Amino acid sequence: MRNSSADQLILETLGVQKSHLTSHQIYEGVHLRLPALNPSTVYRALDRLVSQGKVTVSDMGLGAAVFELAGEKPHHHLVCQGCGYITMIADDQIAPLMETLEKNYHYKIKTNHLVLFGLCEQCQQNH
Amino acid sequence: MRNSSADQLILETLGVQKSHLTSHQIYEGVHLRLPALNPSTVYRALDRLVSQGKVTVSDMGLGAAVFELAGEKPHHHLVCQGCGYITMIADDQIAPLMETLEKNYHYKIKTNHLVLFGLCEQCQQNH
DNA sequence: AATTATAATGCAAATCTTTGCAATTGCAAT
DNA sequence: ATTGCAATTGCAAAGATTTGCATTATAATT
Ligand SMILES: [Zn+2]
Ligand SMILES: [Zn+2]
Ligand SMILES: [Zn+2]
Ligand SMILES: [Zn+2]
Repeated sequence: MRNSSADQLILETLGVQKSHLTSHQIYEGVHLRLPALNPSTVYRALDRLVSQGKVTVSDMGLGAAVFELAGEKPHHHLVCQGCGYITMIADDQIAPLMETLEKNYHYKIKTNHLVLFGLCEQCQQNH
Repeated sequence: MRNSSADQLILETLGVQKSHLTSHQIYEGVHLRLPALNPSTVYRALDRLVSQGKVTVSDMGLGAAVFELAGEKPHHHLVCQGCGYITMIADDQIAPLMETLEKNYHYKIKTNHLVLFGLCEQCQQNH
């Protein structure tokens, strides 16, 4: 592993936008700043960053995976399948389960960006 | 929604193999039995089945999403990022958390096939 | 500074997936 | 049985992503 300019650009793009971006959105973002950068380089850099734990990747029901900067504190989400609204869940709501599973299965869990799908209060009423 | 032969074929393929299959593996499977079936039809049918809740789709770290028949009882998995081994987690290990979240966030959670990544006991020791 | 080893990148081809549109099919209502 | 509607499908084109291989860039070593 070495200092890669693609990695750096991607991390900056994710840091500025501070949101969940698809690989294609990320490619567009870095392409603005460095038009010569090849798509495959961006895709490979994303893979790298995810496996290094610097970036999270999740399916949030948008048809494509989304990437996000892995902050110091993990966080999680509820995604409403009715209206698409995304709710943030603090890690202390999830951490106890993870610890229980780690103990029961002798596992070290790395997942730090859980996404759960369902229906928000409003969308439950609207059937 | 109507009786679709593509849907039927896919459900049967998933039922026979009883495992996590990528969309491409599913396409290959149904293609054996109905070679004329178009790839786009298979992809669209899979979308349909997932949104109907008959099939689950998850990222299990294989580079492509995997599909599985949604059984009566939900189940979940731990996936080891070291050796790739997949452990099954019974729903009663997960259900309490879901219920807590449902109460706290006034949500009806639909996610029924959770996949958590980490390191198994052996792979933790192998650093 | 020169050498070496390895990681990162570009490029083109292959592969996979999505999309728009027209044709077909299944289903319900006459 | 016929009709009409809407869901499903096929087809071709566009788009997105992966892959193999040659080239370049980085960082450590001599
Ligand atoms: Zn997030
Ligand atoms: Zn909602
Ligand atoms: Zn499963
Ligand atoms: Zn392992």
